[in-house]
Order: sequence, then structure tokens, then C-alpha cells
Amino acid sequence: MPELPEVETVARSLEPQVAGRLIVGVERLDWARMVEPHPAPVFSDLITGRRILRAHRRAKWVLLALDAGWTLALHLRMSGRLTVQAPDDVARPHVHLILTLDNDRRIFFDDERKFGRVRLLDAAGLAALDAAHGPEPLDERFTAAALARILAGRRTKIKPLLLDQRLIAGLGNIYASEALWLAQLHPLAPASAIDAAGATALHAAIRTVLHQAIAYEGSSLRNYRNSYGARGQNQEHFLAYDRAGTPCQRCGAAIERIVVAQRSTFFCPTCQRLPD
DNA sequence: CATTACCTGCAA
DNA sequence: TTGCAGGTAATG
Repeated sequence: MPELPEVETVARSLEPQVAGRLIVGVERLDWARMVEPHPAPVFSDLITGRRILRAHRRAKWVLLALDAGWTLALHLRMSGRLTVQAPDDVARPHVHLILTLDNDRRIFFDDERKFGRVRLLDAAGLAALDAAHGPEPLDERFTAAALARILAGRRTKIKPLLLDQRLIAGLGNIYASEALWLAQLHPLAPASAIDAAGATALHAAIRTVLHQAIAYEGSSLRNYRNSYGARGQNQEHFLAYDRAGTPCQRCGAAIERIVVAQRSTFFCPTCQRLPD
């Protein structure tokens, strides 16, 4: 699933529904390794009675700030969904965690592939999570110069570099391909070969692609939904991702699919050039 | 660096 | 039946 725009949409849509609410119960914890700490009763005891102060995002983590200094950090990985449900809504088979709130609504964590993770963090744990990730690409501190410094001296190919959460937070397989298409950079370009103009173009492209995807409330290919259960619309606006064989919207050449670092990668072989 | 593992479902 | 999927961690 979810990359930065999807996680941002989930967090934003959760905020008005959960801020200020008390967690009064934990149900359906049938996949204990999903939560940390476990086993399930330990996790449940720590969570029950906590108040949710706000919902926000760091990298691809949804963060629920709780009282007493705790943070519930939820990662949707490939197929996770976080939705707020009415009291009479029944949990489908892939719901592995339910947080009951004091207004009788319930937060469902639904995850078909069971890759998702939920971690209860204290202040030190939250600081460690933050430190493990690179800058937020939509933060004003993420400048073209900051991106150029990240690229400098790294011989790795640019596409896998963009997926490395330690270097830049929040990009995933869709938006890496989209940003490189927009910046007219070849996914196999060595990072260190991208000049200042290329870094500036890539910086702008990353932000444009992410802002647009947030405006469309994310991309729904299979599983992704916002916290009201609604699909995103950004998949209607892809220019490279999942478009193999279709004409490039800039030059008309056929978009190609290649595999880079074991991930599908889509690009235009004509107008995304390798640096000399 | 590449490979495998973690899981399930769907389309070719 | 095989391959593939918005991700990441753990291995050679």
C-alpha cells in the first residue's frame, strides 16, 4: 500500500474522528506478532484507558499521540487499512486489531497480508523511530540543496536510493517512478552523477508528485482506503507507474517496465536520459 | 549488492 | 500454476 500520500490521508482523516477520544477496549488481537509489545494481553493492558491526543504522520507511520507520553505507531506496509467504524459494523476476516473508543466507534486495523505492525512507543522509542528516517520531503527544510547533499557521493542508482527511508522519508515504489518521470531522470542513473540542475528538478518533482497525490487522497490500487473507507483517486493520474506499453505523455514513446533492485520500475526510455 | 522471508489474493 | 503486488528486515 501506502506511501507518504496515503499515510498522510489516513492520518488527516483520522484526526477529527479520534482526537480527544479514550481507548476503552482492545479486541480481535488474533495476530500477536503484529503488535509490540506482545503477547496480546500485555499490549491490551497498556493501551486500555489511554486517551488519543492527535493523529499525525512520520515517514510511512501513522502516529497516534496518547496521554502519559505514549505514542501508538502503526505501519500499514502493503495491505493495511485503518478505518473508523460505526458501532454495528462487523469486522471482516482480515481485521486483526480493534480499538474501541468512548463514543462507541471502533478503529479497525485490517491487513490482508499481515505485514502491518503496531508499536507502542515511549518518548525514547519515538525518538528512535524519528532518527531512523530521513527528512520529510514536504518539510520546508527539505531543500534542493539538502537533496543534492544526499545524492552527492552515493554511487547507488537513484531509484533504489529514493526508496531508502533512512535517506528520504515516505517515498515508495509508485512515487519514486512518478518523480523520476517528472524530473526526466533515468531510474538507473547513479545518484552521484546527478548534477545540481538534476537535483533541483528532482526536488521539485518529488514535491509536486506528493502534493498532487495528497490532493487526490492517495492512490488505491487494491487495498488502500482512507479512514472513512473511501478510495483515493490518484491512480487515475499516473504518468509512469503501471503504464508499461502506453505512450509517454511528454514524448509519445512507449513507457517501459524494468526491474531495479527487485522492484518494478516504470520510465520513458526516450525522455528520461542517463547522465553522460 | 542480491536473495529470501514475511503473508494472502488475484490475474495471466 | 506461476508471478506479481503501495514494504521492510534479515540474511549471504
